Amino acid sequence: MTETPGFRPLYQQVRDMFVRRIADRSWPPGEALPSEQALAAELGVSQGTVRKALDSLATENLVERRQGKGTFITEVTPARSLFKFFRIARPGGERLTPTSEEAATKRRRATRPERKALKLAGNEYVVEITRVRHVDGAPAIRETIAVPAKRFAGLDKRPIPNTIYALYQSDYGINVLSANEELRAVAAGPDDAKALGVAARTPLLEITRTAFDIDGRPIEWRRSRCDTRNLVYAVTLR
Amino acid sequence: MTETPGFRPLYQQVRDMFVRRIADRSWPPGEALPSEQALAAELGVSQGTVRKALDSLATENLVERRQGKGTFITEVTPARSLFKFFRIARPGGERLTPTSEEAATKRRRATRPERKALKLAGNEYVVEITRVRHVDGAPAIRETIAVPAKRFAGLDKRPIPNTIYALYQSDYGINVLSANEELRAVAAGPDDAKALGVAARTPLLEITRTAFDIDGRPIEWRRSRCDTRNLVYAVTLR
DNA sequence: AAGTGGTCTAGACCACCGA
DNA sequence: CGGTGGTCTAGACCACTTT
Repeated sequence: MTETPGFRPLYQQVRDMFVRRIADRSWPPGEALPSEQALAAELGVSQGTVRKALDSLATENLVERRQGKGTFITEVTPARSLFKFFRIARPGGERLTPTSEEAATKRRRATRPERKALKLAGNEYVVEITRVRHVDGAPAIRETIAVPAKRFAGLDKRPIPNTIYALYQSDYGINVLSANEELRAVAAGPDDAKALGVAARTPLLEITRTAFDIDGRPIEWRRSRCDTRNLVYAVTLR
Repeated sequence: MTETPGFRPLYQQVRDMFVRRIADRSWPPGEALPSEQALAAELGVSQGTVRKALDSLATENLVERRQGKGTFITEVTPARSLFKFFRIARPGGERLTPTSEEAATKRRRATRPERKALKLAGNEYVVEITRVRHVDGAPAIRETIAVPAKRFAGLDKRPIPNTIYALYQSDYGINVLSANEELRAVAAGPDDAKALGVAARTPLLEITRTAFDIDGRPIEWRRSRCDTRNLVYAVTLR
């Protein structure tokens, strides 16, 4: 076997196998994995190879390692899911906890940008969630969320919690792992002005997000408009 | 020796030593490091320990590893320094290469936000660079850059290239490794409107950046205002 | 004390690069 | 071909957690 083309390191093959088990929930969130030794024995590789695979999963936040205890499938707790993707902060960097109120849900056909972002066919349905989020008791963010109706059956007839990604995981078995956001400055329209309590034409920060699951499939499209007179969107570049 | 308090893994001590050598330029940018075997022999540790240290430097982009060739101190090339921190893109994600024109430099006392961000005393000087950056031939970004004058002697009497971080490295020995950015939406003032060719009060995306060197010291404060009618600021969240 | 992940070592072999 | 980093193994010991 001198063939080089299809070469793939052992630890990556092991890694792929673990990802599959997590994705199909044979290892459900919060569960402790077998020990490295046990996994190594099961797969017939060395402990070091299992470790390399688990380390790479840990850097992606798919698992958590706790010395002396074991390795655990990452669970989406409300606090974590909030801070992982919520980039709004006070100028200077202080973290914020928004509240969510007035959420309204609806089932309707996808719009064009939603079809494109969510890779939906022409006449498919989405569940739309609209809400205003408050910071320090004042309205600050107005957002519209759209998810494919076929993967979120009944979501339109259910109360919406503040941290919606925990709901995706607990009730629909969907893990939001990554997201792309595009930011631009726009002028507040009449509806924005009323919802956020600002003058019409006030500059707002518009954030358009597409969120992806463990398999890289688009799960959610979201557009938020933020009053950034007292808030900022904070980014760390490395 | 049952003491646990001052425990620090060997590979991290090795890593720290390498960082020091890079920071004080005993290993200048672009240079190939000794091989892992040679470093291991020099330090009296195993090759695996050296490897772990180098791997961690590689994930921070302090060094680059090239299989079959060696490990090299990362050099700030114009293209790289541009794309590492330049987050403006076309809607949909396509990368952009801006040009920079009309750069003007000035030496003056630091303003209050600059003193705070750059940790300067009350009456210290900065070099200010103002310029308008173009995309597709049209003005798109107006920015003001301030750096501590004492670390950038003569910068105010020198032409400013498009990719300024390559200049920081080559002429001042300063590596910009990370940066914080805060974004908000603002209304274009008269100067913005004129420089960018937009109507007054047009919503602009304002980006305030503080950049840091290898030792975590603030190196640069920068404020950019972008016309986002045809552009976006793109972020990937993991 | 027992079990987990974390560190460290030593050595073998593989893939990649350039002469 | 020789030298580099990349992978894989096997085993020892350390630090952390729970029993």
